[in-house]
Amino acid sequence: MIRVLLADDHLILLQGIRAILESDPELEVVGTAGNGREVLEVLKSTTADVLLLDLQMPEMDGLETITHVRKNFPNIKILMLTTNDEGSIITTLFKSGATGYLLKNSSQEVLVRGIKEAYEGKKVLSPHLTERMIESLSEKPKSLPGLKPRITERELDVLRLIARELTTQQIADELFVSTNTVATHKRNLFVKMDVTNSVGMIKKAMDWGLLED
Amino acid sequence: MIRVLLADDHLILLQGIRAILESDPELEVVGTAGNGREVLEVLKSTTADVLLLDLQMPEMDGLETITHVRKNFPNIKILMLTTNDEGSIITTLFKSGATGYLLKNSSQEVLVRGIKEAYEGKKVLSPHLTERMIESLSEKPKSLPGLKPRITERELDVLRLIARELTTQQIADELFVSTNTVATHKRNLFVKMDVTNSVGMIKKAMDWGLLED
DNA sequence: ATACGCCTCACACAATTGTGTGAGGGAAGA
DNA sequence: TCTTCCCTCACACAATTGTGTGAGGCGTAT
Repeated sequence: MIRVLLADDHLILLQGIRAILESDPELEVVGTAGNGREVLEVLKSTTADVLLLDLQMPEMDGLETITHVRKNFPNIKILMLTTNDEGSIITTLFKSGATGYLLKNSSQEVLVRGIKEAYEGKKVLSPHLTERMIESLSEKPKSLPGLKPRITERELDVLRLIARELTTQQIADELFVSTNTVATHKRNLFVKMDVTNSVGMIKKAMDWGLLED
Repeated sequence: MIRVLLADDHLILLQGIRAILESDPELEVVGTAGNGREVLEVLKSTTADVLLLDLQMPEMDGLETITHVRKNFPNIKILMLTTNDEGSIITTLFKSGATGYLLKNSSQEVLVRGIKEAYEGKKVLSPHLTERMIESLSEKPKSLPGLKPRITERELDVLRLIARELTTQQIADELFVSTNTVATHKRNLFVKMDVTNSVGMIKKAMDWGLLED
C-alpha cells in the first residue's frame, strides 16, 4: 500500500483525485490538506509515502512547502500538480527537490503510474511537460548574440575562485601568483566576456555552464 | 524527404546510423562529417534539415558546433547524440539551442522517430535521459541547508539591478533613493543570504530563481 | 626565425564596495 | 497603543575592485 497525502485548495479537485486514486488497490489516501501549513500539520500525526502537492495554494504555496517538507520529512516523495500554463518555473521546482511534476488534467493512468514510479524513487515528468521543460531551458540562448569566447585554463581558475567569493588577494595566494596577475586575468575576462564587473561575469559563467559547484 | 547530415568521429557508428536511417523511406542522409569544422564545410554546399551531432568530436566539439550552426543555418534542427555517461551537461546543451538529445544506443525506432519529430519542430529527449535531466536539475538543492530567507520587495529591486551590473550610484538613481539606502539594502541582503559580496549574492539568487533576465 | 597566445608581474590611481553605527518615519499587526 | 518590520538616510573609513600602461619569458605553430 502506498500512502498518499493530497494537498490542493480546490475541494472539488481534491475529491476527484481522491476518487481516482482510491480506485487503485495499491493506493491509499491517508489525508488531505488545503495549504502548505495544513500539510505539515497532517504530517505530524500521519505518515505518508507520497505527497501530491498543488503548486498554487494560499497561506503557504507549493514552492515553500517543498522545502519545509523535505527538511522535516526527507523520505516523502513529492509530486507537484499543476495546470499547463505555469511552465517556466519547472526548473526552479526541481531545484527545490520535487520528485516529479504532473499535469492536473493527466489521465487517471498517468496519475497512478506517476505516483507508483515516484514511490519507487524515480523522477517523474508528464510527457507534455517534458517538451515544455526543454523549451524553458533552451529559451535563453543569449549565448548566440554574444558568442562564447575561448577562455583560458588559468582564467577559468580565477573565474571559479571569484565565484567562491574569494578576494583578489586570496585568489593570488591560492594560485601562488601575485595579485597583479590575478587582476590581469580578471581584466582579460571582462573584455572577453563583455562585462563590466565580477557580478556580470559570474552570471554569464553560470549561463555558459562554466561553474560546477 | 527529410535531409539528414551526420556528424561523428567514429566511422563505424557513422555507417551504422546511416544504414539505419536509410532504411526509412522518408529519410535521406545527405552527408557526413568527422568534426564540427567539417559540418560547417559540408553545409556550405549542401542543404540539410536535421543535423545529427556527436557530442565528443576532435577539432571542434559538439557544443561549439551548435553555436556556429545555429548562427549560420538557423533553420537546421540539431539533434545531439551521446552516450549515457555524460549526463550533467544536458542543460547546458539545451541552452546552446540543441533541438533534442538522443542516446547513441537508442533503438532504430526511437532514432527515426526522434528525427522526424525534430523535423516537425518538436523538442526531443530520449526517455532514459529525461530522468537523468531531472536529476541533474534537482541535484543541487543546496537550498536545504541554507533555507531561502524572506527577501523584501525593495531588496529584490536592488538585487536585480546589481545583477544588471549597475553600480550602487546607478541603482540609487534608478530607484530614486540615496546611495546610503542602497548600501543598506545590500548589507541586509548579505546577512540574509549569508554571503560576503555581490558575487556570492548573485550566485545564490540565480540558484533560488530570483532572477528572470 | 618570427609571430602569436598565454602567463606572469609592476606601479599607480580612480572608483566602488563593504562595514560599523545610529536613527527617524510609516505601515501593519498584536 | 506598542512592537515589529520595512524603507529611508547619514557619515566615515577600510578594503577591494577596476583601469591604464608597459613588459619579460615561454611554448608552439607558421
